[in-house]
Amino acid sequence: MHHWLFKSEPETFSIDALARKPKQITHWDGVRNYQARNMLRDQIKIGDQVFFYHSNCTPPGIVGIAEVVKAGYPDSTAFDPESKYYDPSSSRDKPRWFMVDIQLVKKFPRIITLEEIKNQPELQNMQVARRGNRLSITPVSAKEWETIQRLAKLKQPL
DNA sequence: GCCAACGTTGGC
DNA sequence: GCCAACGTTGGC
Repeated sequence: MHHWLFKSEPETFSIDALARKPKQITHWDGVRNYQARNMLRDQIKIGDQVFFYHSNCTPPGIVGIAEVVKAGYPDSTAFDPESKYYDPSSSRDKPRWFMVDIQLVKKFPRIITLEEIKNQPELQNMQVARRGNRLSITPVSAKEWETIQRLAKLKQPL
């Protein structure tokens, strides 16, 4: 079992929007970056755990946990000319883009902000904390996963 | 709103 | 295959 961090802009799709979905499940569609695509297609499996991260907002940070309930399959928004994620170079025969389905596990009682992550010595190497990181999907180590969960149980940021 | 970092595109 | 130009991401 592996751990991941998925970024989402809350104005586009927040953890509360996920909570309102039927069965609290959503397609993680619209990823149009090859590195992230490869993870969606090849590495992210059913049962993997995901930190839900709010980006491009104040403050950015991890707001909860979701679980992968369906492994990589072709992203159908790429086939839809009406979609803003439409990509004519992706076909059903040869799909270029992939998505997974995730289900909400829980929303944290408080946000673990990017600032708090950066201040935590054990989390110095988290990819999301690295300067210039733009990947919307990144792997999280088991140790990082546990550290974040421990922080989430504290009432106050450290 | 600014801008650094980074990915993609396309001319050559 | 190089690399300048351009577009996007996302923290601040």
